Amino acid sequence: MSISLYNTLSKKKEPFTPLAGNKVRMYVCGVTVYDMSHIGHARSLVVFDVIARFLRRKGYDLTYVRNFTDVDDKIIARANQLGSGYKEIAQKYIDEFNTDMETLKVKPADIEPRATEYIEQIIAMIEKLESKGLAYKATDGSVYFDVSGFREYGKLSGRDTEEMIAGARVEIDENKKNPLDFALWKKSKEGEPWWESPWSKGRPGWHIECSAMSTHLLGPTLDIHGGGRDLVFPHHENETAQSEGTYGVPFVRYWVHNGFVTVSGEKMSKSLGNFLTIRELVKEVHPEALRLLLVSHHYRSPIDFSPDAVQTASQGLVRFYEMLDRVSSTAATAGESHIKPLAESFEQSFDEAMSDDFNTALAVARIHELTTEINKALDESPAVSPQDKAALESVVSLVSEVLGILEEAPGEFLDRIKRSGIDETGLTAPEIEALIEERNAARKAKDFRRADEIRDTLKEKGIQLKDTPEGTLWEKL
RNA sequence: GGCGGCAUAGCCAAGUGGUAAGGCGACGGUCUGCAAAACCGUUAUUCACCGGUUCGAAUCCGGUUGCCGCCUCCA
Repeated sequence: MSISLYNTLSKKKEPFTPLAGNKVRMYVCGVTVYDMSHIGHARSLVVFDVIARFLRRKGYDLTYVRNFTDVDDKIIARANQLGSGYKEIAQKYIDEFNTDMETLKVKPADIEPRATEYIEQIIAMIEKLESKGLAYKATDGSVYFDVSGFREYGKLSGRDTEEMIAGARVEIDENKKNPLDFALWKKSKEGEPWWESPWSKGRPGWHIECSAMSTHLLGPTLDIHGGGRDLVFPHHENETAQSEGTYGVPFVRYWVHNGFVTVSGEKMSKSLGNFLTIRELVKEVHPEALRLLLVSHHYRSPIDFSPDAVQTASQGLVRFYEMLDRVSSTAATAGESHIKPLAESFEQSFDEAMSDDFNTALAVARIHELTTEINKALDESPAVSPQDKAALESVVSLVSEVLGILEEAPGEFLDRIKRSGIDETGLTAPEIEALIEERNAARKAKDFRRADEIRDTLKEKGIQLKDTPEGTLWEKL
């Protein structure tokens, strides 16, 4: 099944064909490291992580580059505020970012360049733009991109330069020839980090680092360039202008942008106090539940993050693991394979869903369908053949490889889930086990009043009992 | 003001021309001493509204209303 994907540039779904055979060059805008990463970052990172995983699974030879912006106004402001150096701040938050990515099982990109490591390439690119007449030095020593020299400016975000100038919201800066021009090189102020350049002691503008690093590492034309929707304008528009201005060839074949995350219906912001960091979130929510929540929506749709949504995702994850546990805890016996055909047709439909513009929401629905089908098959006949087990293992490896969920051993996962939060009940596991024993004794003696009393008491404290052929199980609600 | 997006059941959510996936919740049933879990069934004749194109529209076109994003740093 070949892949089709939605291209922001054409506003259409297009068949995916990389520039050079099997090789895919993908660049995604990473984070500016001045604070802890939040749920919005998590979404973008997970979306492109899944895209990268899927491309590899499909056999593409992928080179994935994701940058760190490690020098900019916000980092400098943060450093000044904390009385430390900008380098220390950047390094601290890169470390925190990496910790979060590990927790969320977001795989590292192949190359994770930092802006400050590519000052040389950035300067070289600005010089090329200057020599082509697309950049000019302002009186203060900063360098700006001359938007009037790039005819196609606005093609990605669908904007008309005339109208933008007419719109009063563009800032007026006397250093600029044209209000739309943007900084390629910023002369540094007193106390700010700086590098030597032909123009002034200064630092790179925000947009140029991505153009310089992506084209230096991947070549002048990228197959996929990704990022959050908010980056379309001005960041990606400016990157296009810089890169195409420099190299004269199309910069990006497929522009991919993920939708935003709101929190209980509101935009996340520090002033609203609804700023959810990944670090805080994973204290309450299993990382796989978080991933499941994110991939249960199409990557271009907005997601409203709420306690209810988290709850639903967690339940879904438990449902999958319980089905897997049913199979893995059954000893294989030779005989008819009734799970294998279900697993095989699942793999087909999962691939179809993912190949259609990375439709993870549909792919997740397929997992639900498979779960229902396998549960049903097991209700009809509990026997599991070695072929069934192997087929289901193949499903699990497909799903975990692409979506990054179902990577744990089902038994262990369920154990951990059912023990988590036990402290809130005021009971210990041995106390619960003792009560279960007492209840089972009462049941045996047909003293159902006492048995139900014990069950109700436990339920009040948040412990749910399940009587199964293998004995009584309990879990924290 | 400009540009763009979205509007599908109680809730979440797929679906870009062929007759409404999936999940959660609710209700009824099977199982169970009773529950829980699992399974079965029911829960949108209809996709914000009004027109149009078409044999056929949630899907395409025009208009209306509502919500959101971007236009300044932003995943």
